[in-house]
Amino acid sequence: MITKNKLNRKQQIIEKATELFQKQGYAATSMRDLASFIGIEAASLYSHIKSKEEILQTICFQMAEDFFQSMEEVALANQKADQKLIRATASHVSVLTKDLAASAVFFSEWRHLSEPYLSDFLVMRHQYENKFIQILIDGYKDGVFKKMDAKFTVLALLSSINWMPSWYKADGKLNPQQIAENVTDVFINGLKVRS
Amino acid sequence: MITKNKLNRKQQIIEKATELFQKQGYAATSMRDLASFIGIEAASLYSHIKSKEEILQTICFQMAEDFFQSMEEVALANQKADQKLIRATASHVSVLTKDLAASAVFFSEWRHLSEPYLSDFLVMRHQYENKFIQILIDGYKDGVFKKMDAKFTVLALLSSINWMPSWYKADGKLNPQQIAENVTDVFINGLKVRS
DNA sequence: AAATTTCCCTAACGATCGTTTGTTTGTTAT
DNA sequence: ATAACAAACAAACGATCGTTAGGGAAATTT
Repeated sequence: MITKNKLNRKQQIIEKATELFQKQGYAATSMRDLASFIGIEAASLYSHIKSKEEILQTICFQMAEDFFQSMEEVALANQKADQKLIRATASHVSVLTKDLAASAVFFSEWRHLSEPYLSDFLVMRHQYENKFIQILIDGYKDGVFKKMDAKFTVLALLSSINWMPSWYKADGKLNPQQIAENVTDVFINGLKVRS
Repeated sequence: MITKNKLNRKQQIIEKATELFQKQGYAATSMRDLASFIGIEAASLYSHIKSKEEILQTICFQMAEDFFQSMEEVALANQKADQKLIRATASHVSVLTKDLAASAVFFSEWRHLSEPYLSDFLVMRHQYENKFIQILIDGYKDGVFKKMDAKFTVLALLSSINWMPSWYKADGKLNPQQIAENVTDVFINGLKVRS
């Protein structure tokens, strides 16, 4: 099928670009780099994509969509705050580890988006963070969590997880689910032995 | 004095470059960008610096030196592991907040270093992380900390702090010292109320 | 078999990249 | 005053950037 091949090629371009964007950064990756990595000429890329930035937009907004979708299921659940935080974090890690390269690009290269995509992106990220913040605030109101700066704590939590794509190896000791469990356990219960 | 003016100009170039590298990224910042930001021509930069990358090297290795120096004092102290972790984190945050822009460049742009600087950089970072890891291992041996994956936990801790330059505002509610206290408190004691 | 379409090519566009060359300007030291 | 020097400049180097134009081969549709 014609259409299918074209879609496959476009998909391949995006996947290979994701790999290079992660390794070298968006700005430091040229269209000729990308083309030769795929095995074609740079000009040929433009039979499938409109521009270099379109690739970045596709990567970033696909990831954003995945993150939002995973959060929706969690928000609906009727649980205590600590359980909600565990589930939200697990969902987050699950999306993140499904495509580590795309996640790395998502977290590090979004600033190269041009307007209005940049503003859209920042609004979405802010909304997403707010869902986590709300879980912590609810947890404090219900007496589950200590008093704290919820926004600050969420940024710390998400930061510690979002850095993962830069060091996580799929063949390591911990699988994604265990990573999520470890992180949330540290944040909820702390490192200290309870006496 | 001639020499002093030259040093000042060089220092100014590095500071302005730090600002632009943080805002736009190293690869996306041109020497003409930098020159016009300072108010001179691009060619004039080369009276003071050898190359674009020399600027990045200066930023990265100056920060690395600062981090190492701050850790040395902590490592010598004779304290329990949890106190050591608090002090190490506080030192880390202190160095980090002394120049947020340089820290941001240090954490995000080091991959654009060429060899052998890149390898040197990675070795130093690894050594620095190991000092934190050792604190956690000692803490477990002494019964202060729970059993855990020390490397993983350190990466989570440092990640949550190192992300700070990208969102911290000097006029916020929390000063650097309070940030360090909050982070270490979460990591050591957790968010949950102790019953 | 003919017509159409898809996909990649070569060639090239203007813009911009980091950097070098050679020179001028203004200051400092003799 | 004059020699020496640092710091800036204009101009340009070759390389590379993202992208476009136009054509050819192969596959698909008519």
